[in-house]
Amino acid sequence: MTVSSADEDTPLSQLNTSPAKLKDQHAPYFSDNDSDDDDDDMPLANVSNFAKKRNAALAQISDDEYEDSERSEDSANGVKKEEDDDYNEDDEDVPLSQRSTTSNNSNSNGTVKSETLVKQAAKKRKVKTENGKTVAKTTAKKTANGKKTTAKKPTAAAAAKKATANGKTKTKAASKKVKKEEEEAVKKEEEEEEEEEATYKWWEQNDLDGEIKWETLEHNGVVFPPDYEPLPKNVKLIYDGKRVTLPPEAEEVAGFFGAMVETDHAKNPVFQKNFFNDFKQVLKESGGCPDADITEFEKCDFSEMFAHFEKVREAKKAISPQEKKRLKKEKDEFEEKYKYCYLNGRKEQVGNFRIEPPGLFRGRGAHPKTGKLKRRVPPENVIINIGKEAAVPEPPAGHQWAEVRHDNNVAWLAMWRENIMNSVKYVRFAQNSSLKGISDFKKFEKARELKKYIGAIREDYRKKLKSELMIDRQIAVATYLIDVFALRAGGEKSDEEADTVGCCSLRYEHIFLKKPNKVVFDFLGKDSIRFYQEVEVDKQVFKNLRIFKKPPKKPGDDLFDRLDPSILNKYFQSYLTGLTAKVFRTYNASKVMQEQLNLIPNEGTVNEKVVKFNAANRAVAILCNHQRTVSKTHETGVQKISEKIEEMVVQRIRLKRMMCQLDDKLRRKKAKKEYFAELKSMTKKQEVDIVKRAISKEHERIMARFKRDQEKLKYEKQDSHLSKAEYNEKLKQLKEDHKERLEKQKAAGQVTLAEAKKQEYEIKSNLTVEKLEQQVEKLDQRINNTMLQKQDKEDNSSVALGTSKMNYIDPRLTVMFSKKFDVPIEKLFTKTLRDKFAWAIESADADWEF
DNA sequence: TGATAAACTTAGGATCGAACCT
DNA sequence: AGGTTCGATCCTAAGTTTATCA
Repeated sequence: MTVSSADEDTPLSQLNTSPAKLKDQHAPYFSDNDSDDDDDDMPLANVSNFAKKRNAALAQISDDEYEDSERSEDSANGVKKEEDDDYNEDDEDVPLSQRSTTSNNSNSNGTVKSETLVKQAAKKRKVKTENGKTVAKTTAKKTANGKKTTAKKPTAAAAAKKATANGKTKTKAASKKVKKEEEEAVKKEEEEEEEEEATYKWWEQNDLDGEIKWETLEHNGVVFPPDYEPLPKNVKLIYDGKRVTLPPEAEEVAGFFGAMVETDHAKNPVFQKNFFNDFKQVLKESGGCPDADITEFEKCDFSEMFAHFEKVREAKKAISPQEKKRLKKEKDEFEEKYKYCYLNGRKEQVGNFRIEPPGLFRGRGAHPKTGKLKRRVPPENVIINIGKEAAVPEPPAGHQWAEVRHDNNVAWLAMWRENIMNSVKYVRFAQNSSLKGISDFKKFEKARELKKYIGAIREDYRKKLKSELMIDRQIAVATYLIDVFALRAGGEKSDEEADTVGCCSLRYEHIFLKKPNKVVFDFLGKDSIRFYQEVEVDKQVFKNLRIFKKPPKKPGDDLFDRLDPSILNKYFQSYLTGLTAKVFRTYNASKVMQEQLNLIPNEGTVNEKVVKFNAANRAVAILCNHQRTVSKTHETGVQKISEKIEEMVVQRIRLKRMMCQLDDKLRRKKAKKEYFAELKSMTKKQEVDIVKRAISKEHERIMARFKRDQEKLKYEKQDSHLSKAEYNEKLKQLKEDHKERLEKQKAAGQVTLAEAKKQEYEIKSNLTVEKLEQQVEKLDQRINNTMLQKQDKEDNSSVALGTSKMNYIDPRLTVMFSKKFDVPIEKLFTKTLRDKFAWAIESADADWEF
């Protein structure tokens, strides 16, 4: 994180403190010792020199300028004027008069690229200045890292084969164990047979570049959702108290809503309005309702429909396991041909081969179009992309494809346009496909390349923070935010979408400034996930943010009024081709992961190591603001664990008391002071309450089981079930027992502390202090584990680890961890992820570094 | 060359199904 | 064995970036 330049106004430490702060509050695995391992041997001397020079020239005005801006904060100056005042005073290279009228006066260091930037910015708001900046052309050095290690690795299938062979030669003398291993190997091999056939180790190829995506492509098209089946006659929409019949087209739409009346969506007025408008439209298109003129949403009663769908759901659940299995098999067989395709002759998986079924659009957050009808997609709207030589899949009988295309520059098999946002949906290759793998690999290699430039980028933006050009300051601050807080680029959105923002689209109201350098971010990001952070930022960043918020800017206005992602990305490309805002997220995520993993000691059980790995993963997820809504069951789940811990603690206390009872000198031993301290940690009442609660829980379990067993016996018409009288008698008895036990505890709770101390336990004759000690030790272990479990649950309640594991953390880091720490990769990657990241699993070893 | 469309990645929630716990 | 819990997978929305076109 450290930037190597020394700048008196804004010391290095500033840049360091904020991320460190952020880290501290969230994750235990960040080190304070933020050692600098950034690569600073930048090939960008020109940039730096120029920036340095200009900065030196401007150094003394920049503070004044800040003061000016503070003083004139509530002045009635127009924005343009104000900014001219701020930035255009002292420029030895380009006179003010010229700057405000021409954009084409480059100095000796200027390049075309920077002019383009300025021009682009001018589009967003008139800004007429000149920006000189030299771009050092940097060749993307391709890292051949992966290849180095791959060759020596046998494939999984080959390994299995080898194991089999070994097994065979040894069988003679062999133990059952070997035989079993052999069987497993064979089985494994069989399982992987298909895979073997499909496995193409693209990562062992040299040439991954090239704009063409495939040479030949064969596939079987797409699967359409089943046609609509009208509801049974006894299920109707009730309108204004009357059961009405709808044309099937309209009934289907009503049914979509009817199925979700109990959800939050259905209670959302926007959703209701959008649904109802589209419903009325479909009703009109399909001939209207003969029984009533349906005009008011409030008069619609979907309860019959809802009940019907509930029933269907129950029925589905109730299907016998065998039947379920059969249906599943049937489905799989039907889908088999769609699931796979042939890319350059090799079998590869298709991802989403199903055309999305019609339904009500479930937009996230406050989406203006939520609830609108997402219409059924006819084959006539579907474009097929397939190899020239391949057989074109047949459209459903009586239908046509919209078009059949042979475009090998793209990586989709079919596409259609949806009617909500009028955007395009694609059928693509699966995550484990070579094309996806290649682009993943390239993504992470690009992020690793950024390592080499990040030092210079940071150095530059720290200087640019004081630039006399508004656009440069905005670029600098935006880059800072993207780099340090992992913000997304933040493209412009239409008002037909939810109002969410990223860096470039941040508005006045999304940040609050607190002197001297605190910033509170509060806005909705992608998927309307709230980004809330109170952080300290670089002083100059703070000053600039103040300037960006200066009147006449007001709520609703863009903070970065000169910026959009394309301007920013063009700037990034001047360092490294292909460098865009999102690369910073990948880079910082993987960097953090690497650092976190480096802090983990190689000790403890596999499970303990997995827990630590997850903690590192969590640090990354927090950096990326990956959240999930806390589940409804979370609170009770935590409560349950807490109770379990309490109960174990009480048990431990009692064991220790027994020890004292066996040997009453024990308690007074100095060395044991701490050991017995917890005997006083609870009041008698607390202890008794916990025990009573445990008793009650146990009682509930017993009762439930008894009742269930009886029900079952009765249902199976077994004679053994109790008669009504017997049943009640037994029930009564159970209740009595429970009551009695509670009473006993109550009595115990009423004794004074002094009395309690004297209270004696019944101790079995063979029980010794040593045995008790062992029990306590075991209990300690269990309590510890449970507490860890609880902590983990709490920490993860609102953090989603999956997204970063899937998209941001270089999988080779995970593989490195797996190998270095002897943690089976299965503990870290699910089956899906192992397939997706097969390239990483085979190419990284224990000392791989991001 | 700038606006827009297309193409591709990233994202959280719903649903499914296996493991776990009585 | 049955219910519950939890992780994995499915689904598709929502971003970013690149390509295209007037």
